[in-house]
Amino acid sequence: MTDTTIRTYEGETEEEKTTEQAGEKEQCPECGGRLISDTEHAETVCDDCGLVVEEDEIDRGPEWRAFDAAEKDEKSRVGAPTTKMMHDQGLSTNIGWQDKDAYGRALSSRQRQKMQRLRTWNERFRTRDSKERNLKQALGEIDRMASALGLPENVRETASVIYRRALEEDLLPGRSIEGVATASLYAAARQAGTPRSLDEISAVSRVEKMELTRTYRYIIRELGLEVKPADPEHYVPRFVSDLDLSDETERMARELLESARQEGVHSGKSPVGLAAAAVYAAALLTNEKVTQNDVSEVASISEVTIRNRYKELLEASDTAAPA
DNA sequence: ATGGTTTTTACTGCGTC
DNA sequence: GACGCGGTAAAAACCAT
Repeated sequence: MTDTTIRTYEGETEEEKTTEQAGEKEQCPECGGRLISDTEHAETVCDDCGLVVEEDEIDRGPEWRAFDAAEKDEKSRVGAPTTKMMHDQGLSTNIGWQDKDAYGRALSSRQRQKMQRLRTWNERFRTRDSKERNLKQALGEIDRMASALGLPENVRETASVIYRRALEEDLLPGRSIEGVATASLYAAARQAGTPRSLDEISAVSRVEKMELTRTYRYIIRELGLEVKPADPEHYVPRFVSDLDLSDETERMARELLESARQEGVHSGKSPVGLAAAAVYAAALLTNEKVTQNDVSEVASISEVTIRNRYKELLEASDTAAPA
């Protein structure tokens, strides 16, 4: 009995959605009657004349059967998505701060007191040991820095994973939470191909650059993370948009970097400098006005470096593709 | 710790608006 | 005259040994 109630429940929600979305459009081509999706037989049939409109549709219902509520709980695999961005992957209980019940009604004062107590204990339980608390703080920090730098969510996720691993491998003792969190973010950004320079990172972090580089190296080494040397091309789009330059210029800059790579001008030079120079040179070639000073500011690189690099870039592009 | 390389700082001269 | 640009020398920072 319970079997059928559960199944129909699942089915009904499905049906409600489909009829709600498609609404009036879903009419029988024969008689204009209402269409009913029969999940049992994977068909869509007309309510009036019985015409089968669609067959072999995907059954979105569960493939298991449950015979009572407990069993359903056990077999059901749905739930909120887990995320590495929360210290407990988002699996812990959350008690809302508003004193409202599930229907939005205000709670009685007795209930309110009870909920307050529950909140207190839930919070204590959730951040039980030091590692949990540590993680909580670090993830908060990562989140703050990431949004300050305009880094996408996947980078934060990666950073969180790196931090979590560092914590598991007992890499923390002797190092500040801040430092490791910052280093994780730095590594994540580079791995994701949206690198931020050390300067930019340390600008939003409370950690000194020296400590940052030190912990960064340490983390990379201990966790065996593979981080390829930053590709100058990855900086280009950001510089271009910061300077309000055209797509044409961006394409040009990439070409310059490409030919530079072929000529082997790369090695040893700072990728940021190379990127900045490429953008400047490209702007020059496309007759858009940017000063070396402008570029040096958005790239936080000295003008001298830009000058030196962009001469090399132009030479390289001449020999690579004499135009 | 040291030496070699790269980047930065600071300063100068040239041409243009 | 201010500004953008190019060059240079010395200092600082960085990296590998």
